[in-house]
Amino acid sequence: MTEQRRRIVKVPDLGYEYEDVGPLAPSERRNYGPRKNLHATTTYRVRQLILDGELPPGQRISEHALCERCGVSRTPVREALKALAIEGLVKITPNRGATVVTLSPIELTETFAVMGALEALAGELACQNMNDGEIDYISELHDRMVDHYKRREIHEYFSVNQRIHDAILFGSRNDVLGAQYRQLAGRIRLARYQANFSERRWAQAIAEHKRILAALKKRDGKRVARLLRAHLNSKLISLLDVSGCTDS
Amino acid sequence: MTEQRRRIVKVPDLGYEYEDVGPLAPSERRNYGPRKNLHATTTYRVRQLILDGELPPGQRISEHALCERCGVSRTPVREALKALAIEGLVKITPNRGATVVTLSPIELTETFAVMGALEALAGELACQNMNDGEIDYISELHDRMVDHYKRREIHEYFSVNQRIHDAILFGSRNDVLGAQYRQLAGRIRLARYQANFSERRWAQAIAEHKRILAALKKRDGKRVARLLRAHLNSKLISLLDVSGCTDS
DNA sequence: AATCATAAAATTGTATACAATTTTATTTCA
DNA sequence: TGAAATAAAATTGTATACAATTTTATGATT
Repeated sequence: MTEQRRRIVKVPDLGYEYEDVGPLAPSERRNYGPRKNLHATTTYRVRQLILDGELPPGQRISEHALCERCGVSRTPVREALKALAIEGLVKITPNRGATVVTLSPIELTETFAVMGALEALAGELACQNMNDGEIDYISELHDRMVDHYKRREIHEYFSVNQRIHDAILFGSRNDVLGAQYRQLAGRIRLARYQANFSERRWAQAIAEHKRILAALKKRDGKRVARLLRAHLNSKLISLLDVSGCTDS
Repeated sequence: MTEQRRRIVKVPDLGYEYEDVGPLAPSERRNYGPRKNLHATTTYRVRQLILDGELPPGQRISEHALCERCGVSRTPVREALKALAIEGLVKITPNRGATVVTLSPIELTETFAVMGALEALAGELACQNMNDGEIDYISELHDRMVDHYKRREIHEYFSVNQRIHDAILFGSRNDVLGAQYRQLAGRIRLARYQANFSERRWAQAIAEHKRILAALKKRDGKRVARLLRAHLNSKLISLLDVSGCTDS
């Protein structure tokens, strides 16, 4: 590698000089085109890859591999990784790249404590701000969730469960709260793949949800707050035990 | 602009061809050197610029101007802006650049509600987890803060006040909580520059702090939580009134 | 063969070229 | 003159070149 190196040279008022090559063959064309906000798209896609478990916790993320997978250059990929690092889904070590975050039991416990406070606030505010239609809607969702529980349809159960929590969050009429909550919720979803599943825990979650709904109908904000906090706490306990978890 | 364009051409197994220019003059040297994590440094510096009010809320941030100011290229600047956007200090509009966030009264109110929940949790946990030395230390800080109040040394007052809140946060022994809190605290500091200052509010803040300290000494977690929440609330009220604010 | 030193490859960090947009300046026509 | 059309400039978005590191592979020495 001792041969003469070659460089671009800057020419005043003319920009830069290159070898003249005429029109490019299609295979040499760069990947330009109408703007589609690649970095946002990429951030979204990588987030999904992580939350769906395709990139499991602890996994190293090679920029190059992600570029291939998403069909974009390194620039948007790097911006996406940086964004996800702030969100707490990815950990970046200088000069050594990015890995999917693994939450230690301590971090998991800490996160749940914060989540508890946020969800309690959401419940309290929701009791004040939701209209009757919203409560009816949540009640409906609850019934459907119980049906899925009875039929042991776990995937559908999870889905409806999340919609209930989303509805409470929406009912709180506080977007900042929603954003903070969802951020932490993403991190917790990471842990789900480490945990198992238990019939007993599932039944417990259903019982807790029943109490929460009842308090919600009475618009007893303080009680909803307390129950939600307890609900999260029992979820944490089941996550920390190897025995397993159900509720989201 | 109809003249023939010139390009780089790719040569198999050889990389790229450039005009051969020999060694570069010093003025043409690129700004390379030992690694110092420019993007992290830049993020930090821009954050400070915003929090110190040098880039006021609503101000448009030109990438080019920031590059000049920080002496780096656009890459780290863009990464910094993206990171600050996630943090909520900056708002990025596609193809139209970044501006410093301005919090509307609604957003401010929402943020304070979340802050209240977080700080209440911090107080509660701190009562459980702090050792006696830490409480003594906070007590000391409190006395110093009161001194600054009596001498009307507002800058020093602010500084000590923040250290008290930091000590409580540390006492909670929950890093996730600390991170979330500080993130929101940054956004609130933005609003400070819109608000004024009132003697009455200052006195009120001191009185509230006195009660908080007393409850802290008794390790009455629930009461500390309630007082901190109320403290934040009265701060919000003073922020929303044009009349002004003091406490941080 | 095991260990250390060295070289090559892979990977990350930064700068800058070119593309696409938006903003500003200029010209044209009523 | 003023509004619309057009061109130029400025700004943002993406890709890629080169620099600096880290990781892996290779070779020398014992």
